[in-house]
Amino acid sequence: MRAGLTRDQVVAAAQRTMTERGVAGLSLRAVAAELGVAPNAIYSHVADKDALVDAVLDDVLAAVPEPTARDPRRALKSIMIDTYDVLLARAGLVGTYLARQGSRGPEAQRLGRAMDDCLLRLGVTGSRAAGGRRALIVFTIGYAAFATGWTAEGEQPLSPERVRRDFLAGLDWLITGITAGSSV
Amino acid sequence: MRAGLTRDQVVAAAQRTMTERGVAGLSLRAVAAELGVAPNAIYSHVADKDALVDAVLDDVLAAVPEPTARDPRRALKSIMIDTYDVLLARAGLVGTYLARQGSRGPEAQRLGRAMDDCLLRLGVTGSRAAGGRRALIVFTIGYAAFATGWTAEGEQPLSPERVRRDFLAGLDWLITGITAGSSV
DNA sequence: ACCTGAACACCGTTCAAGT
DNA sequence: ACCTGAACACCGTTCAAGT
Repeated sequence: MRAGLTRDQVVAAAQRTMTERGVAGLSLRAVAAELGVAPNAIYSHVADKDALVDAVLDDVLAAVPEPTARDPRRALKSIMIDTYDVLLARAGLVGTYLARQGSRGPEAQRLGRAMDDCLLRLGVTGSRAAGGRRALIVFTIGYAAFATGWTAEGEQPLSPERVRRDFLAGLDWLITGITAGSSV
Repeated sequence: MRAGLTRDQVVAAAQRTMTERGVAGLSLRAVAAELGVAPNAIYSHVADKDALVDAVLDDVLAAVPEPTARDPRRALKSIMIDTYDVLLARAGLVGTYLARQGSRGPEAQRLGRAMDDCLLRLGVTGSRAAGGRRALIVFTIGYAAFATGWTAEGEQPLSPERVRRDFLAGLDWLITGITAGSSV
């Protein structure tokens, strides 16, 4: 019997259950059940559970648009801000991005290239560009995690707008630091 | 039969297996086996697996010393740098800190109070202090994650010394930004 | 209060077999 | 190439029972 399953369908179903129930709630058997298929049918489209989770995470990043601003500093900021917003829309997944230290799939590489292009036009190259990109990604994903409900004991929860403003401020500090002393 | 088990012993055994085999490798049954005890004996000292993981993470932070510098800016930096180093020494755990967005146990609260004290002496109070503390923690844990082997595709791995220098630079950018415009 | 034995309801993954 | 049925070796957790 052939169910006509696609890898995309598997990833999409996994993303749905992951967004709803978190990573802990994701099981291959649950995904298979949602697709009306035997548990091990998943293995025809994906190597193992880890690969499926990676595919889901990278797929989410496809929603981050290419920057349109001509000014490289604004373009760089828009990449980070759009990533922040996309991650917030999938709050249940943010922790997993952090645990897996981001994604290294094709979508993540696409965004990495866009960031490098902005940094290059800002006069930042070589190891400084690599370090700067790292800092920006860490900061963006980390802040998205904060925004999804991380409040310390006895501390009143901040509004999403407030956290977003703090994120924007920190982003400016970082970009300023990264580009300080560069030629352009 | 009484095995004379202590909660501390359970947490210590869990920390050992977690450090060696990562979070995925941690199972209550493995911890119990290492202690020579029945699997469900763990439940006499810990509510469930999540509570055990939280206890392990918080326990690691006990190794971060109280800052000794009198200058609050230097004291703040030393807290973050010591945290970074402690996390690096337990590389297998860093991802879990990120996924759980840090720790909220007594040790984490101790460090949070020390950070607030430094920020207060730097003239940073209220929501700016809360936002600044958040940014510093996110950045520190995130960078520790980077240092434990996060290198992008086709990018040559950086030396630990190099990553640490980048971390220190980013830390300075953040602290400068947080304290900019404050009264002291 | 602390621990065991036994069981329940799950997992991810493999393997042979079918089409 | 894609999918199923059945099985293997695990899980976390609960419950009654023992001391």
